Amino acid sequence: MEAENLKEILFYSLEKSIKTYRQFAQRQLVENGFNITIDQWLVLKALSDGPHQTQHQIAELVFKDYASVTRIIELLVEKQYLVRTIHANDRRRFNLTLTENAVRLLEAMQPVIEKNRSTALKGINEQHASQFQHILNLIINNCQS
Amino acid sequence: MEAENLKEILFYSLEKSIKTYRQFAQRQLVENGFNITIDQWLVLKALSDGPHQTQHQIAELVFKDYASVTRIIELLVEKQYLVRTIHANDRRRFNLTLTENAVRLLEAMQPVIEKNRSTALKGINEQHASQFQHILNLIINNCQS
DNA sequence: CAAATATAATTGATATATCAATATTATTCA
DNA sequence: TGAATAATATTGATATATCAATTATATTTG
Repeated sequence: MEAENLKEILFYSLEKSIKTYRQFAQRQLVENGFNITIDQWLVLKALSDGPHQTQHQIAELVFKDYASVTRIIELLVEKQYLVRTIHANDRRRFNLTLTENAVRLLEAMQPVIEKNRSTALKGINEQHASQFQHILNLIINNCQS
Repeated sequence: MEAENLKEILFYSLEKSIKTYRQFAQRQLVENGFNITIDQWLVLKALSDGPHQTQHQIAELVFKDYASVTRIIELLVEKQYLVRTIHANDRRRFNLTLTENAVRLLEAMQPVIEKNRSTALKGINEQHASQFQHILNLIINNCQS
């Protein structure tokens, strides 16, 4: 009974924490004048860190559906943060290149992103954080096997 | 540098864990022949636990937008798991009543739901779970203030 | 080489998230 | 009481998640 209740609360809190963090982070972006969603930022950041990835690889990296990545990239092209050109050797693929605009945007956003993380983790030391991390990884592994 | 990286990984894992769990849990429902989403289940469960709630209260309880709850309830009415009638004293509200079908469904689902949680938490003892819970609550509070 | 298979990406349909605007009914208070 | 305000819920628009089907191109293999 007790344990069952604990498990309920655990996933309840897990869901609540990530939602609360996302809402908080998105609100901070808006308040700092950035007109971009967290998910769009994730894709830009992934491309900034590893420029020559396929959309498939990006999707894996950010845990998104391929369809979602396609649509997010469409929006980023519209917003002139990305340029798509056909890949020279493989005509199924695209080269995705960040525009100057995007590079500047990422730089400008970085301090806000870091502040968001610090705020969210206030009062949590490194030892607790790595304990926490460990349990997250256990859950991930348990759900993948 | 080290700490910054840890923070990155932490939210990354947090996002990955809840997504992985949700996908796992939803897949188990499908495999067991239940034609209902996790979110629809959440709303049914909330109503089962507390029958006389407004849609507003349900939304708060399950961390959903009011608009989302409206639409989820529409679907549950279509699927004949809920009946909506106008509230006697307050014509802005609705009474939401679970059908027999829904009661049976919830009962039939319960073992699967509990198994999902146990599987996901395999190898995590109560002490670690409550440590984990504590950190989740810290994050939630940090993002709400 | 040609057919079969695999890979990369898109598209359509449905569900949910979020924000803003709106409609309806209740409550408050001047 | 009547006007202002609050509460309850819906609707529309846009973004994302998920699944299934499709298109186009590459690669493998008989």
